[in-house]
Amino acid sequence: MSIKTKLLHSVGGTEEHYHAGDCIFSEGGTPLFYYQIAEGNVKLNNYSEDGKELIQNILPPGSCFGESMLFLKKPYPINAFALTDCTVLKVHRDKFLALLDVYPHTALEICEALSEKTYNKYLMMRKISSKSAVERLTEIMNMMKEPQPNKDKFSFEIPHTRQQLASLTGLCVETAIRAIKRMEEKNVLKIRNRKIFY
DNA sequence: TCATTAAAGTTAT
DNA sequence: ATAACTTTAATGA
Repeated sequence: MSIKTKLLHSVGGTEEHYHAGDCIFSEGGTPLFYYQIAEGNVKLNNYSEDGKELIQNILPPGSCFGESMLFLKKPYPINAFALTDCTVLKVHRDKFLALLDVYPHTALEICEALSEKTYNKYLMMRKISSKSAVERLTEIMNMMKEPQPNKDKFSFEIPHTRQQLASLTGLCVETAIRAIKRMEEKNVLKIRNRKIFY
């Protein structure tokens, strides 16, 4: 899952605080740190020429990010923004790599986290590509609900705006809104004062 | 079927 | 107040 906070501090890790909307790192920059979310949500995204946002991932507390790029000598391919106010543990690349050297167990955990992310990425790719708006939205909602303990219908409140859902699926907001409405008519989700329950 | 544009209503800061 | 989000409608690829 995530590396113990104590361990990160013991190798010189620092706590960074970000406000909602703050940039943590940006596309093209040099990867120098391992990041792990203590509190809040972080999004990884790209912007296309015309300014349209593509959200690659929305990360909950406990997840790490930026780690995959530490093993490469390449610039960041994405931006990281604080979605909410958040606290992030940050460890310098060299310290982080040294840590993996000393603690094989931790190295394995990082591998597992990495594996899980690529696995989900592959799934997402396949499910999002070349399908109708309704299908795309159904698929991401399935993936969002999957780790949830309560599997009952309408038990899961989608914790994202329609804008975000659109950016996650590569749709424009209006299309996402209409698709969500159609899904409500087909009784696959419920809307209560603008909140989506799936 | 979906993107785009425009316009207006609603909610959050 | 102002910005961000949501919704509806018209138009065109």
